[in-house]
Amino acid sequence: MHTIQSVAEKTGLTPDVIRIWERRYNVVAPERTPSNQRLYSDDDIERLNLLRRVTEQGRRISAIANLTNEELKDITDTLRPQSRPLTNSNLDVQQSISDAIEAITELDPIQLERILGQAFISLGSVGFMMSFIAPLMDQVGDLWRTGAVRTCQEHFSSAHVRSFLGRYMLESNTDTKGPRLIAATLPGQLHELGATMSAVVAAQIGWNVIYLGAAVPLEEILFSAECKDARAIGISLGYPMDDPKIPLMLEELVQGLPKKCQLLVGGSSTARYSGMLSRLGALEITDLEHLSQTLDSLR
Amino acid sequence: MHTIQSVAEKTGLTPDVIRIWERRYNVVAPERTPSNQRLYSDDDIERLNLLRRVTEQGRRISAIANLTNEELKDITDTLRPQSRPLTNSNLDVQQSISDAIEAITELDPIQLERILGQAFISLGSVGFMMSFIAPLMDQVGDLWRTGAVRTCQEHFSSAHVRSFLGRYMLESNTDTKGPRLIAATLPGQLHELGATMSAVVAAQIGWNVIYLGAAVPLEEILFSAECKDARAIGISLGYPMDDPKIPLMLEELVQGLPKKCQLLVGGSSTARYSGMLSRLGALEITDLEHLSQTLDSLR
DNA sequence: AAAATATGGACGAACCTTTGACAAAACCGC
DNA sequence: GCGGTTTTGTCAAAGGTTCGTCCATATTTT
Repeated sequence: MHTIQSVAEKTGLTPDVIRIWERRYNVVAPERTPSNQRLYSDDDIERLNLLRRVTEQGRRISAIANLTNEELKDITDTLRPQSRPLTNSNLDVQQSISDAIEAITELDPIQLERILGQAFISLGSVGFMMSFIAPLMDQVGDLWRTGAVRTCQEHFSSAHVRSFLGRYMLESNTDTKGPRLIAATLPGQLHELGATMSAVVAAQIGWNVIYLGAAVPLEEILFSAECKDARAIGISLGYPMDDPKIPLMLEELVQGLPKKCQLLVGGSSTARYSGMLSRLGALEITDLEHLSQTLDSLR
Repeated sequence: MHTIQSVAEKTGLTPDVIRIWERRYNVVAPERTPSNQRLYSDDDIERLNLLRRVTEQGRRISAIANLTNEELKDITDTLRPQSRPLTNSNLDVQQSISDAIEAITELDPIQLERILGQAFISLGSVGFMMSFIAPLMDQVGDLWRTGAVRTCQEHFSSAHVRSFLGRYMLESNTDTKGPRLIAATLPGQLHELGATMSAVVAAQIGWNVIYLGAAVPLEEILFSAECKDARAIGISLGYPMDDPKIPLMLEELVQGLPKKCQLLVGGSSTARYSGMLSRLGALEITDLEHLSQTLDSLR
């Protein structure tokens, strides 16, 4: 049994709203303590959560207050797939990025989580990664190189953002029948955020993503592509940018490529291999939108 | 048998609170000396610790005082979907681990996700990590060393499990007021799964975890501990086990430790530094259950 | 003697409840 | 599009409850 306060925290509603919904629409009927304080059951919490979700989708509380939990679930399910520019809310992206950087320098995981969650909701997954995560991590990287951000702060932000994205990678990677993409970074490349973002985008548009993480040996990338009959391999190139082995590795990758498997290369240091990539028949990915289009044309 | 003062230290409650909880809610019934002073058993301490955790999660003591220890444990496991008719029953852990290994060799993310999710639900978060993830990753590591599992399969499993756990790390790390733990691995140590599991456990029992990820330079670990006023630093030691720098790094860590900050070291290769750790005043963590107890006694 | 402990009482901060009012947003008839 | 109406979240006031803390006093341990 939960008090109204803890129910508020678990549902994201305010105690005021919970009470007024009960008073006006009888959405729940919590028990009472001998002294008349409300005590909510787990079922009540689930119902309130459902009601919040449906109201957030634009329905009025008065119109849905007397629906059963089952009917509410149906509504959330049917409206879910319609991807959302829904609240083109007035979120100030640059401000949010600054806030995130502050949370990072403060090493404050709770604050950072709050900011990421908010940005994700108002920008949608692709917009979130393109116009929030990518610039955020670029700025953190720059600040780190100039010494304004310490190594531990940079590590902290990567770890947190990676976990944040990982959640959506797993949740959206559910299509067994979609074409396969292998996502990884090359040996020596430890920053896997670019690869993670690609994986999320690909999974969201129906690809079956096999995510291998950072620093995967070439023959391992090629082996997985071959035995899983991958349609594409996505490689993210970041720092260090000047590794002399990169051209050799790219060449080796292309030579070992299974039939019908396309090599995609993206990331901040892709530009300097531009010529070589097109010569090899690999595709240079400029951003996540471009990735999304390219994948669509490959499937 | 323990006096009220030592129980207070072991539970983080004040003697006043312990007495008033007994007076008002009969939460424990300690024995008495002939002269009427309270004598607490280990069971009493465990119960008081559980009660503290649950009250810190926002429930009122009056609402939970008459629950059994089992019920309290269920509540503490915030991430476990309530009700556990499945517990221990129809899940063959060893079989599930084998299934997971098969999904890993098949590089099948969807199947792997399904198996992990199922095990998580039936085992609860701590049981899941202790009796499922830990042995699973041990077995994968062994198979990799003997060549039965390829590098790409090992990478794939780490990446997937890391994302899976990362989700719960973020979701349960919500307590701003809890004591702080810095979780990381040392330079040269790239396997961060142990650190991630520690972070999840600590967050679940009300600590405020700052997760820095793998391969964090010593001065960065110390800096974060200092500026966030951490109560403890958790270091996970795994492969490579024979790195000669490890003793030096541990020593340097202890010397730079802020006041009131305890160094905790866990992981598969901890045993060989056992003597040195106790000499330095660091604590050796044998498993996640032990970690949970140690953190309780440190707060 | 000094430090801990026991008991019961008292207090204040935080929290909860009900009622009513109000402004912004959404809706509707035109 | 535009006024009038309804819906809806928020706030305030006034009074009750919960719970940790503190105090006074007596007893025990060190």
